[in-house]
Amino acid sequence: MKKSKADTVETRKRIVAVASRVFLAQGLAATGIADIMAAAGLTPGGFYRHFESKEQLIAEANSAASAQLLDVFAKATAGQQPREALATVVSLYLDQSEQVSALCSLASLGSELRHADDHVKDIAMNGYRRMIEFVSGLTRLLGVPDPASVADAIVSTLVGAVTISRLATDAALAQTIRDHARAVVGSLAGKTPSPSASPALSSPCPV
Amino acid sequence: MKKSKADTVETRKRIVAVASRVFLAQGLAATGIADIMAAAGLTPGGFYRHFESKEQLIAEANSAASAQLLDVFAKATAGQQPREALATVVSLYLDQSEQVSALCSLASLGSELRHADDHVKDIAMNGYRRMIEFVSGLTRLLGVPDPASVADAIVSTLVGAVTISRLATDAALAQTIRDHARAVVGSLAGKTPSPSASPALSSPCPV
DNA sequence: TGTACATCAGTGAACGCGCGTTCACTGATGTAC
DNA sequence: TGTACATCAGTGAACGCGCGTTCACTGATGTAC
Repeated sequence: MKKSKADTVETRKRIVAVASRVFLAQGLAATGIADIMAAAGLTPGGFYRHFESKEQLIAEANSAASAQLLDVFAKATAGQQPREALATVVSLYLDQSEQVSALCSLASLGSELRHADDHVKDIAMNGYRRMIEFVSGLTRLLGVPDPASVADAIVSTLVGAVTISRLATDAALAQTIRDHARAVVGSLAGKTPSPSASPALSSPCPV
Repeated sequence: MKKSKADTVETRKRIVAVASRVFLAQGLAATGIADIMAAAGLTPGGFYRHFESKEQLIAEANSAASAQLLDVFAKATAGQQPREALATVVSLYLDQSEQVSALCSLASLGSELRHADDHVKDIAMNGYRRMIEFVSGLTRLLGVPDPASVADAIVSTLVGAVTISRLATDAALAQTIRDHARAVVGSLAGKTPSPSASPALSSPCPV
């Protein structure tokens, strides 16, 4: 039952798409080749017609996920001013519905990727680099001093907050962690200059 | 070859100590019972004289790690003023030598813990709670407005920065990510009021 | 205090299971003539 | 255009291996008398 060349290309894409969703949702070790193939409507044996190993699929799945994440950011912020765009990105990422953060390898697979091979780590860090380019583009436009540091810190905060909040069995606590991340990231960007970030602006001038 | 009661207690503690080190260093799934028992100088079979399951050991190992982490923080900051104490905690955590961050379940096992059972997650979040109590104690003393939000954000930033920087195969990039986290966390605490956090303090008063 | 016995920490082999990977096979596709 | 053949995507069973767990056994400890 050989398939046409178009079908073959289509099948490969489907496997990668399914894998990037399932790997990020369930973890790398916990997800079997058979799971992914079944989710793609196939049997395990066919996997090796498309990929050399599970590790290769992990690499491609991560690559696809980060491309999708950046695509969501780009489309959602199209035409927005920097301040609004940053708020959009932060809200999308911290949204409890997980539709967007489910695409982020760093938050979904962070500690597992640490033990992956260098190629996979490089792919994950390439996704990080693109995220930083996007965010630092905004912090630069906002005129924040040291926009590179702030961009790195914003992404670290988002990744950390989502990673931690996912461990909370108490949904309210999870929401609080995300809300606090949103508030402080907003103040870092000099949003509505919040008291915690620039107290001098919200109190009488001390000079 | 039954051992004395004191020996039995000692052995159990040794297994937990070894497990908390090895689990956090290598990951939960990647670490076998036999690995841990061997590292403790024992054979696999004896494990079940002390624990009901691997899951139970994971729970105790995480509990022990967070207790150790908080102990390091408490001892290192003893007698320090809040500002200095916060800087100490941040530096210890972000220190590239990993001696301290190796004790943090959130950074070392974050994405894996997400798929652990609720009991293990609760233990991890209990460690988080203690970390937050420690840090928010400092932000409160520092007079930072909304100290609870800032404490949550600081810990999210630290956890995120360490998680991400560990994926970098380029050591310089890893250091940069940690440095940026340190700088921005410092500004959040109103340290030397940095331009990015409170621009009004470093420029002529606008009023 | 001494003796006989029960307990149980630790051993090391074995069991079961799941998972990554391989393989012989099928049959539709694509190609050579 | 039609025919014969090679290709190869996909199947489904099997293989190997590692890992969590079990188990019969050992022999030092602790206890009952």
